[in-house]
Amino acid sequence: MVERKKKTSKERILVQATREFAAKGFDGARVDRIAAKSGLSKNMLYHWFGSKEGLYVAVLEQMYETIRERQQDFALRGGDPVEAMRQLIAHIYSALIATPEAIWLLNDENLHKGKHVKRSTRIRELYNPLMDTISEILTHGQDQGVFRTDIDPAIFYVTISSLVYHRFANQYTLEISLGVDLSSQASRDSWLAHITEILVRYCQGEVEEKRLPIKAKKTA
Amino acid sequence: MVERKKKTSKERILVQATREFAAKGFDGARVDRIAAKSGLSKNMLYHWFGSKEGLYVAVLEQMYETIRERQQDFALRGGDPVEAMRQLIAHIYSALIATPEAIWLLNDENLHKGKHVKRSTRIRELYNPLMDTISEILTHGQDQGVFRTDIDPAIFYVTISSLVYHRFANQYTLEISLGVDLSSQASRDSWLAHITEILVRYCQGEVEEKRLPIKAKKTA
Amino acid sequence: MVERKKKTSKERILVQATREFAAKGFDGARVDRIAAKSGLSKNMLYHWFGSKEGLYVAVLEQMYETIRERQQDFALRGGDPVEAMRQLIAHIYSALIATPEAIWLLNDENLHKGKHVKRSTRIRELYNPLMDTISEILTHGQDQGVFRTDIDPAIFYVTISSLVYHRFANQYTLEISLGVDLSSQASRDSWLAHITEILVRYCQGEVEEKRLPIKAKKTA
Amino acid sequence: MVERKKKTSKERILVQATREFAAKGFDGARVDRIAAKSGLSKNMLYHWFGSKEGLYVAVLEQMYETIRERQQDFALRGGDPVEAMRQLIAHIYSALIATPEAIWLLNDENLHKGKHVKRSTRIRELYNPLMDTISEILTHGQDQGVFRTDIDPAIFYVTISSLVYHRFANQYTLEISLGVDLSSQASRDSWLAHITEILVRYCQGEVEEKRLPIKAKKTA
DNA sequence: GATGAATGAGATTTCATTCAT
DNA sequence: CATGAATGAAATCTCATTCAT
Repeated sequence: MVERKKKTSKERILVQATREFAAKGFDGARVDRIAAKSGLSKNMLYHWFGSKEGLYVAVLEQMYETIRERQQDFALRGGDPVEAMRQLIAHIYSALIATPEAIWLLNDENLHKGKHVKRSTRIRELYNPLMDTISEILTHGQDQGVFRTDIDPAIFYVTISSLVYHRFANQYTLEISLGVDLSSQASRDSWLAHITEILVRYCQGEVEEKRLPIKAKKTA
Repeated sequence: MVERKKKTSKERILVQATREFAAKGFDGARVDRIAAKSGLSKNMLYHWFGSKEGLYVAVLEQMYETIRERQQDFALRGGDPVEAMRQLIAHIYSALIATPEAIWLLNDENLHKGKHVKRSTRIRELYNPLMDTISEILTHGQDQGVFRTDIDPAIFYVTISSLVYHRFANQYTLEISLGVDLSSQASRDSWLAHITEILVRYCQGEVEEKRLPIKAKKTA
Repeated sequence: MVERKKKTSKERILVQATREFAAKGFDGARVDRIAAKSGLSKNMLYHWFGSKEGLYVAVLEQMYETIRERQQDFALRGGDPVEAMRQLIAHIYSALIATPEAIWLLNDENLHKGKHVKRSTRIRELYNPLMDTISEILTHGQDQGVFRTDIDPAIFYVTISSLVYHRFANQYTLEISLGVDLSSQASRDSWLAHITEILVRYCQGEVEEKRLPIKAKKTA
Repeated sequence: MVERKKKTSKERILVQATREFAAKGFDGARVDRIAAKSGLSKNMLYHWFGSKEGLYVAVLEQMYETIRERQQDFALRGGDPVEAMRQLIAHIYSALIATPEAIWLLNDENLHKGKHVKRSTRIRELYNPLMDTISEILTHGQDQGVFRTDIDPAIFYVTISSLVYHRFANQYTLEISLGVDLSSQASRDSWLAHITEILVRYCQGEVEEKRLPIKAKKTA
C-alpha cells in the first residue's frame, strides 16, 4: 500500500539542495536558488540546517546513504562466482546511473580535499557491507580455483570505481576531446559490457610475476 | 646552458591562476588572490585576459597543451607492441603526475558541462596525435597476432583514462570511505603496475562473444 | 485630513535616485550615493530594481507619469479657445517648473538616443490625452474661425515644447554666452508671457502660402 | 588650390574627442576610446591636454568657435529686414545642422551647470558679433516700421535658439512619445519653414499690452 | 514554523592617470 | 614626440546571513 506523504519542508529543501549542489558545486550553488525552488524562504533553510555548509553535509550524507542502499539491495551471494561478479558490477553501475548527482557531489568534494566527508563518521561505515560482499565473492572464486589469489578487495573496488565513474564524471571533456558519444543509452550499455569483460578477465587471470613499475627493460 | 629568462607578467598571472583554479575551482577561485600572488594589481589581469572567465580559458588551454606535450615526447613506435603499450601507459601516467592541476581543472570543467572547453577549438586538435599513437600500437599488435582485433582506440583511451585519472581525482573520498592509502609513492607505483597488467591482459585476450548487457542469465 | 504615511524603502530609493540621475546623468550618477541618501545599503537597491539601469528606467517612468499627471489635471475644454490655449500653455509651463528633474532626465535620455525610453511601452501612452486636449482646442478654435486651419497638433506640441523646455535645459550656457539672467522668478514669468504671445499669435495668423525652405529670393 | 595637410596628432585627438564626448557625454566618454580611435597612445592625450577635463574644455571651445564661424560667414546686412531675418534664421539653422555635435556637447554642459564653459573667457566673446547682427536687423526693421519695437535681442536669440535646437536635442524622446518622424530631410526643411514663419510673424506683430502672467481671468 | 526586509563584507570589473623607456 | 606596462581608487554588483514580526 503506497502512502504518498506530503513532503516536509526539510525534505523539500534537501531535494532541491541536492540538485543545486550537484549542478553547480558548493561554491557555485546559491542559497537563494535552493530556497526559491523549495518554495520556502531562506530562513527555513537556516532554521533546519544552520548554514550553507551544514546543508551541504546533509546532502552528502543522504547521497552516500542512498547510493549504498541501492548497491546493497543485492542478494545473490551463493552460486557461480563469475556470475556473481558480473552481477555485482552491473549493480554498482546501475546504482550510479540511478543516482547521477553522486558523480558531481563526489567530484566537488574531492576538489575540496574531502573536507566535508572527513567530518562525517557515518559515511565511513556505509562502505563496510559493500566491501564484505566483494571479499566474499573473491574468496568464493578463489576457493573454486577460478579467481586469482592476489586481489586486494579495496584496490579492486577502486578499479571498479574507476571504470564505472570516470566515464560519467569526465563525460564532457572526453566527448569534446575525443569526438565520441558517451551520452546515448547504447553507449552506456556497451560500456558496461566492456568493463565487465575487463574486470572478469582480470579476476580470472593468472598471478603475474612482479615487474619493476616504470621503464623496466626485460621480460622473461 | 640554461638561460633563465625573467617571466613576463602574463606568464606569471597564468602560473598563479592555474594554481588557484586547480585548488578552488572556477567559482571558488579569487581574482584578488591570483593578482596578489602574481605580484601585480588586478587590472593587469583584466588587461591581459579580459575577465575571470577569459583567464580560466587561457589556463585550460595551456594545461591541455602542457599535458599533451608531456604525453607526446614519446618516441618508441617500433619493436614489441606489448612493450610499447606498457610504455605508453606509463607515459600517460607520469604525464598526469607531472601535471596534477589537470585533474582538478578537468574535474571542474566537467562540473560546468565542458562549457569553456567547448569554445576552444585548439583543445580538440591536441588529442589527435595521441589517438594516432594508440591506433598504431594496436594495429601493430594485431598484425603480429598478439592483440585482439575488436578494440576501438577511442574507447580504449577512455579505459586508460579511467584507470589513470580516477584514482587521483577521487583520492580523498576513496581514502576516507575505504580506509586505504592512495597518497604514498609506493601506492602510486603499485597502481601503475596494476592497471598496466589489466590493460595489457585485456589487449591480449581473445575476442569475446557478445552477452546481453545486463542481468544475463546464462554463461557458456 | 492628510495622513502622512511612512514611505517604503522602494519609494525612498526612487526619490533619491531621481535626484541623483537628474543632477549627474546616468553615467555620472553613483549607486552608492543614492543608497546612502536613502538611508539604506546598496543591496536593497539591487533587490528592488535589479541594476543601475533598472533603477534608471523606473525613475524615467515615474517622471513621465508625474509630469503627465500634472499636465492633465486641467479641466477647461469649453469656452474661449484663445483663453483655453493660454491656459494650456501656462499649464504645461508650470508642470515643468514643478518637475524640474524632467529636464535633465530627458536631456540625458536623448544623449543616449532614447535607449531606455524606447523599451518602455507605458511612456508612449502617456502622451495621448495631452495630444487629445491640444487637438480639441485647435479644432474648437478653427470652428470658431479664430485659429488657422493648417496646424498639425504634434508639430504644434513640438513647438510648445521647444519654447517651454529649451530655456531651462540650456539655462547655463545661454546665461554665460549671452550674459542674461534666466534664473529669477521675474525672468520666468516674463518668458511665459513671451512664448504665450508667440504661440497664440501663430494660431491666430492666416495660413501662409508656401515658400521654398531655404534661400528663397522673392516675396509677394 | 587645396592643400590637404596631414593632420597633427593634436588635431586627430581633438576630432575623435569631439565625437566621443558628443556621443557619450563627459562621464560616459572614455579616454581609452579616444586614444584608440586617434591611433595614438593615451599618453599623447595627456601630453597635449593634461587631463580628460582639459581635453573636454578644448573640445568645447573648438565647437563654439566652429559654430560661431559658421553662423557669421553671413554678409547681408542691408536690404529688406524681413528677408534679412529669414536668412539669419536659415543661417543659424544650417550652422547647427552642420555641427551636430554642438547639440550634445551643450546638452551635457548644461547638465553639469555650465561648469566648464564658465571657465572659458573666450566663449563669452564669441557671441558678441551674432548679437550685433541680430540687433542691427531688428533696429533696421523698426526704423522701417515693419518690426515691433519691444524686442530684446538677447531674449529674441533665446527664442530662436529654442525653436532651432530643441527639436534636435530632444529628437529621440519626442519621436517616441509623439510618434512623429523628426529625422527625415523633409521634416527638417518643413520645420525651418515653420519656425521662420512663427518668428517673422512675431517680429511683425503689434506691441501687445501686458497681461498677468498666469491664470489671468479676463481682459477688456 | 514561517516570512519579507535588510545588511556587511567582499566579489568582479572599470578607468583616469602615471611610470619607465 | 611616442609608447607599453602598470596602478590606486573607486565603481557596480553579489551573497550568505540575520533581524523583526
